[in-house]
Amino acid sequence: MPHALRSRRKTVVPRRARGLRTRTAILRRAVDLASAEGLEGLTVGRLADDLGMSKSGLFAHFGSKEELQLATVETARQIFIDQITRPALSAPRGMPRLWSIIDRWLAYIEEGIFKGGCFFTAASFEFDSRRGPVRDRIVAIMREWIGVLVRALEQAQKEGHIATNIDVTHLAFEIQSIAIGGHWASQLLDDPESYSRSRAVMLDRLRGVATARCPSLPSSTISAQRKPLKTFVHPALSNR
Amino acid sequence: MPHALRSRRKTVVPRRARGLRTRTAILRRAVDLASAEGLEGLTVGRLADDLGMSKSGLFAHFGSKEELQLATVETARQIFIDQITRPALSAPRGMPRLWSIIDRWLAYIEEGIFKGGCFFTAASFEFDSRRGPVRDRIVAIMREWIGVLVRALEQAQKEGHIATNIDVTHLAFEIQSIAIGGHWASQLLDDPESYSRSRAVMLDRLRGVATARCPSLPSSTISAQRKPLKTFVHPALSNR
DNA sequence: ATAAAACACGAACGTTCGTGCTATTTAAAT
DNA sequence: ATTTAAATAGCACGAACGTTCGTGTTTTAT
Repeated sequence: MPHALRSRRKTVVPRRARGLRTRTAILRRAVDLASAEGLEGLTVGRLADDLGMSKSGLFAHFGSKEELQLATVETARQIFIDQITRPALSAPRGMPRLWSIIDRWLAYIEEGIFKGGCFFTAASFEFDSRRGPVRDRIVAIMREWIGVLVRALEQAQKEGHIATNIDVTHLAFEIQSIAIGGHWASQLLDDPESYSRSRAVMLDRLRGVATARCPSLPSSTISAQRKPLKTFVHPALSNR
Repeated sequence: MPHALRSRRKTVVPRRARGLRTRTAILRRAVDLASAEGLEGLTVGRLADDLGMSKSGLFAHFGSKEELQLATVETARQIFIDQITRPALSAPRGMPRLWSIIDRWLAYIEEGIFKGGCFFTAASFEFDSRRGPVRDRIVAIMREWIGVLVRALEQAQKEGHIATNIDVTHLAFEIQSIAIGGHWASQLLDDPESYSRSRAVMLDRLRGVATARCPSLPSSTISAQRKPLKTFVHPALSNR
């Protein structure tokens, strides 16, 4: 019965105050590190060094690397909710609330709360072809997020801010895509215009579907001036 | 002088026919594996086992893991060019050629040429916060790709297929974003509608900017029927 | 004050990774 | 058929990984 004996210790929940404090500190740092180096690149030793504690001491808080990853994902979700989803609820229903969600999302990455851009975008692509509880949790959270977008759009449609012939599923998909695209251009291409471009493109798109009754959207300020993306074209690909 | 002595062997170019054949076989398999498990998850031992040869025998073809990764990236680029960029050049300039590029791109992932979706999308996010030659090469290839899109768009504008007030940089960014979004929904959410949705959204977007002189775009067939994205909403996030 | 529980540490384990060295096989050249 | 270089295999290494264990230290409860 070697298989049955595989000991996957479950999370050790700390009872006392001190343990909980260090656990919180660990996870805060873990989210930051994981957003930059990935949930797998986040090693126990590296994290321990970073916090000036021993590998084993840190490890004891979680019992396994997988539990550490799961706890890190949960922490990132909580930060996301606190910074974006919940505050956006104070905006009036419909387009204002939708824009509040999008705007906060962009701002939260733009200001670099996490070093490596959006935690969940990075995690999505890191785990998109794996199996196990960590991937499952990420998938669930992403469905949750898409759900938030879709329902904000449906409300906006119900309030008469968005034309009725618009497919909100497609629009939610577009918004999410442009957000991910912003991450891509910023993190990979080091494009400083990236997020303002995302913002401008989304605004443009939303204006295109907005009705006359829709409260005014902010003006796309910086994005008015056109700046080309830096590109390079190999001679062999020249499609002139 | 321990640093200076670090021996980064350069690629060993095989002279004989057999060596070249196995090298080609290795790289073909490497691209496939890397698209699913990442360029880092692609280990020398795993790859060797997969091909029924020894670690050292395989390793000797490249001299270092980094060189193996670089060669793998180069192979993927060649496949991309052969399957998408070059054949699309046979389509007439302007919107037809642009759509040919996009359509081939979608088809090439849809049919699953690589197990893990688009090789470069995966590689982009895997290396977006690293340094070194591999990242640099990926960045260069992605700029190359964006360049292809931008210039196809410019041509379409010049041919009078796209309205002159459209910012082609923004539009190229949108197209790339939606493509990445398709990868995301397909690979992470296991959404079978993913790519047909991407196709429909892009078509919609292109119709929106097309002039009267623009040759007709294909009709978005399957996508006409609206299918909602599977989502899940946590009660605490209910923004009713 | 003392016992118990929680917390942290250091050393070590088994494994896997990339890499290097040396021997053997294979195929082309003579 | 013999020689010769390329191609592959075998084996071992050092480092890094997650993980375990025994022990010391701090905090809490009695």
